[in-house]
Amino acid sequence: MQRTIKDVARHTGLSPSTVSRVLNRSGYVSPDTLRRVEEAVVELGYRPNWLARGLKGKPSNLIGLIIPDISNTYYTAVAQALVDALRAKDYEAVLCVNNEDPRIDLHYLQILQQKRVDGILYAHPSHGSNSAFVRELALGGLPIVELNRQREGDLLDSALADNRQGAYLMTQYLLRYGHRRIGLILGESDLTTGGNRLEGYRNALSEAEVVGDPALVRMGSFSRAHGEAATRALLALSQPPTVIFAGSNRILMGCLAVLAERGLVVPEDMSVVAFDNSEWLSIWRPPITAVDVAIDAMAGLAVDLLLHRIADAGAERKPVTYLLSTSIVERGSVAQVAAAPLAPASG
Amino acid sequence: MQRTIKDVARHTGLSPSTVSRVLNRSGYVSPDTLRRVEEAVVELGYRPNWLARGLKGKPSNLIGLIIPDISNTYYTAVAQALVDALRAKDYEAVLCVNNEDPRIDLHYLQILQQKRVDGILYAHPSHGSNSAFVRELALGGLPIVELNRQREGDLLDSALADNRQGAYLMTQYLLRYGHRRIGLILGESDLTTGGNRLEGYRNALSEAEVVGDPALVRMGSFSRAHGEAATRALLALSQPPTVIFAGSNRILMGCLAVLAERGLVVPEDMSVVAFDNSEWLSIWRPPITAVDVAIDAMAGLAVDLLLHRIADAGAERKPVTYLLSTSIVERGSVAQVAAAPLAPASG
DNA sequence: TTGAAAGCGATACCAC
DNA sequence: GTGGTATCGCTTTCAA
Repeated sequence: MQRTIKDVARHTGLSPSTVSRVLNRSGYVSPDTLRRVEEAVVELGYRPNWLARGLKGKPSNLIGLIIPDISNTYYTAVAQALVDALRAKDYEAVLCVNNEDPRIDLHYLQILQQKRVDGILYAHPSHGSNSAFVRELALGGLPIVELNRQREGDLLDSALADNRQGAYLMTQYLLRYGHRRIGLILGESDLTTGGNRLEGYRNALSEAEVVGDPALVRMGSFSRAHGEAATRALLALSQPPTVIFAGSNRILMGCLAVLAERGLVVPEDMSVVAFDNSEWLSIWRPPITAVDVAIDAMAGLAVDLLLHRIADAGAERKPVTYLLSTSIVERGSVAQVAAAPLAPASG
Repeated sequence: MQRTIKDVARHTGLSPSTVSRVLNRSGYVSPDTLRRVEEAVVELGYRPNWLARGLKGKPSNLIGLIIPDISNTYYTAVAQALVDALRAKDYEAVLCVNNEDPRIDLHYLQILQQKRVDGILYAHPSHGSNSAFVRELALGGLPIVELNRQREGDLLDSALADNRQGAYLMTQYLLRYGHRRIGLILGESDLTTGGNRLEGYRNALSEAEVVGDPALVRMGSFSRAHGEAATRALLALSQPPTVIFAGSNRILMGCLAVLAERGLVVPEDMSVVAFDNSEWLSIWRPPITAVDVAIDAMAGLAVDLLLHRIADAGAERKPVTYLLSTSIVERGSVAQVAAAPLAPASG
């Protein structure tokens, strides 16, 4: 069995209370006692039982991390950054992958509550909603920070990419390259990652006084399958777009697969850009221009927000939303097309 | 605050013991009592405190998952499969990413011990070794299953890909296509994923009575950087290989990047194959032929092994090693080269 | 500066 | 069938 605080107490001839005081650096302890306890700890290989500690209302230093999909390189990068940020603060993550399924999501929310995690980093599933339970948890005092997708902005802190800005910037960029018919493939419009990107796209178009063609916008899901279907649909238009803006790396995969299948060459036959940056985009031929989200910054902020909430548990604070600015990583997948430039071309 | 078993007891006019009995379905309880308790549980929104339960020696239903790198699509797929397999058995994973750093690895091992996880799924870092501590934990009764990489086969159960067979099959396949100079890029040779793949390669060559050229084998690390460096080295040989066998998806990225940079076309100028299958390999142009590891099966077995160990805690059992057979996913990245076939070509 | 004792939430043994 | 009661490992008053 594991050593307990009693073993250490016996070994040093002290009481459990004193040992505890040393371990927690709380209260007065004589230098000699301190030394003796520390020696005994090493000698016995004692390691405190976190469960018992947690029972006394101490934090578990466990954070629930709920993400929709871990085979998606975007969430993978998010998870990596979060785990690193958490470790730096001596927290660990309980990994919960809801597979975009609200029932699995609910299951995990309940489990995390039972496991007494100190807080939850939450990217909700794309459809269905456990809003009621999430709010109940939050109101019950469990800090929850929304990640990447926002639904309870009135109640919870959030750390999100500025999707509107990202799509806006990219659309402007494409306009500068002469593109006027910009195909946009996105996922669910009721997700902030769907709705806000659509807004950004529309804003850029209308600012440039380009009339948007509804047929060029294909909402669906952030999946490879939708990327394929939507690309086929765009190609089948009597007036196809000159560029396809893929709304996620999954969608991009579907898009590229269909273009390859049709023997279309990027960017000569069709320009392609994407939301979300991934390692393989840079070695693709041609390398794919993409909207880059500052994932590390997002993770850092999300963790900070959460730990602050945990620290001043009781305090009433207005929910905060951090919007992380995005940038365009320019590569070689956009061709200049013949059209009167709206503004001096930037490159 | 959270509801406790006492709240439920008070609410029903029963004792905590009885409520506990209902909750655990242990001992005799009258139908009426059962109903009353269940109603109260729902009404009060009571949810058992796992910490307190764990303190009484009950399992935490938490499994530590230590993997070296979560931005690698291979480990991502492994993690996904494991989390799904665990959830099916009502376990959750504490995600620990050691970034191939033995010190972070040790930190996590200690944390997991403190957090009283029921077991650990362990892919050790590529260098350095916490062997002593791992063995101490295992001997102390904490079930640990080695995953993907094996180092303590004499003591721990393991679930691994049959790396020897995978490399062997792929090398045979390349030989059938007439290749005689097969460049092999691998990571650390003291990893099972390095050493065993090398063996498989060599076995296939010697069986075919092809004399291996040591200059064609580049051991290093399973990183993109090594993939790049090794590819450059191979291309610089006075007699370069006709095919490059990339020992992981990371290495493959480096390899493809260098080939692109040199303007070499796959497979006309250079054939390319890889160990580890990834989604993007299938949409690459040309799609890349690869050794596929049955990751879902591996995850399932690893979880089974671990849960069995947990179930019959005390029982002495010989350590078991599961070797998962691999297969070749044939795509379009290998060209036939002029050489006397060793056997009838298969495709 | 240290120790005794209560208690966190749940379980399990033993009476009743 | 059900209710006390001790207990798990640790923290935390409160006395000494």
